[in-house]
Amino acid sequence: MRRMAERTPTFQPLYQQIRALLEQSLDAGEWPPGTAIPSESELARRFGASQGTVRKAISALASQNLVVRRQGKGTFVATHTEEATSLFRFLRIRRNDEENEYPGSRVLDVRRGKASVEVARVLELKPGDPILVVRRLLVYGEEPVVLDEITLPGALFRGLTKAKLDAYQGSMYGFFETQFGVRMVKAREKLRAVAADAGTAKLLGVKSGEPLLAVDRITSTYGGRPVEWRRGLCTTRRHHYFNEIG
Amino acid sequence: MRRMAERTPTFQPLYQQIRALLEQSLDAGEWPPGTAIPSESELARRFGASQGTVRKAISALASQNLVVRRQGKGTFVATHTEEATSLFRFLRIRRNDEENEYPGSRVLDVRRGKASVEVARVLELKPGDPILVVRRLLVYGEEPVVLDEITLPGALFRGLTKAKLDAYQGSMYGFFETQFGVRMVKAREKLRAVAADAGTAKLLGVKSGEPLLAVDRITSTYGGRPVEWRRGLCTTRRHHYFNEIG
DNA sequence: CAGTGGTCTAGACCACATC
DNA sequence: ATGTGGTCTAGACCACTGG
Repeated sequence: MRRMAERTPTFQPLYQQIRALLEQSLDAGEWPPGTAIPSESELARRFGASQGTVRKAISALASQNLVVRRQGKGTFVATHTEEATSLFRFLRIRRNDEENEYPGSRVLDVRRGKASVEVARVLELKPGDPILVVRRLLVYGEEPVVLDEITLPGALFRGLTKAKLDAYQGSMYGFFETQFGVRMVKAREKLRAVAADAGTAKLLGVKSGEPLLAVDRITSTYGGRPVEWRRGLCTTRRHHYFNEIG
Repeated sequence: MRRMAERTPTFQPLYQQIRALLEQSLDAGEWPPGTAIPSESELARRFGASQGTVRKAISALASQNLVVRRQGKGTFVATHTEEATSLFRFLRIRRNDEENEYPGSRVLDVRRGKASVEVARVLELKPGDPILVVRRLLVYGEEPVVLDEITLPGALFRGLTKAKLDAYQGSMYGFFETQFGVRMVKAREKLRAVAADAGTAKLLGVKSGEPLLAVDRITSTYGGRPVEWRRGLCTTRRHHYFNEIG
């Protein structure tokens, strides 16, 4: 690891290069989610840089929520299976009375299919590539609140079945991470208000035509590669979508 | 500026103390939005700390979007009157065709009133304190898309009139910042889907009962003090609310 | 106690903007 | 040429964790 040639138009500081290399290692699964990465001093030796430079690279990863630093213990690969805090990062629907309640997930069905032109564009596949479509309800207390339709590239989630989803305890992203080694890292969402169709209304226990929050999400893994397309329909009688602009 | 007594239970690192002092200076208007704050080396002298420590304090302010660093030029107090990038930070409604189009603002009316118990709670006032309520339309192209009802503490916005709002060129937060010295720094939003009532439907050019996106926002200035309560009703036929989860 | 990340310092040099 | 922020280093010491 040496500094880039001087005066190159594509100059990248050393700590950014190290950050990118570390992200590649995370992507390759060199250190699984939840485990510790090597200490700063060891990485400094490995990359031939000072500890301060490695620290800056790791800090960048931490601010991307790819790793979590814990003083006295080490730096750990972020995971969806712990971190109550990080769970609410991707779960934006809350009860109006502010309660920090985790919903349950009730899988309706898992279908296999082929990517339409639109799905292929979103998930960066070829039309006709195999896909999976999961439909599930998010249930707060006893109340169904969100109907999700989740489209996944078949190649990454080979062997996913409703039975396995039902058996897993924890969030769906925790399931993807532990069972398929696919870690969700970033998401872009578009929200709209729509009227409930008859089928959705019945599943959510609302009247047909009632306003629902439609949440379109494209979720990416390391390197910004899209690996999930999700459409959620949410009744907002006793719940809402929360966002913070910092 | 000296290090805190050792082993205090409320230990705060030096750079955090400096960060807090700088934020107080920003709050006090010592350096107005858009202007440069003193250089790192000068602040280091002023606080009796090393340049590296001051740099860390300023970096923290930059990641809060309170200041903007520009290599070779200096560090500038963030402002809503420039920064095309930062404008979209608080403006989440976009056209479906992704265009980066700024909407126009058409003020309907400005009313004076007294804080209800609910308004007082949200804006941390006493019930009965003077408030202002601005209603305005956001217009994309020729199309009205959002109806905003904006509640403000009267004490901070003395002298605000519809005429002055109409006269100002630029965003409303730019107006608040330049005319009243109130800079919006953070916002918490709750989104729901609701049915359009007759009056709203007419203003937005939709049918009564049509689903609308309801955006509730509480906006804060430095130190987290709430200074705006806003309720937006948005038609999402050709627009959507955008969010990124990083 | 040893090992981890966290803070703070001092200094050298680079990249960028302006004059 | 000068001044700004940005990078990188080396070293000392602090705070926290766990054996």
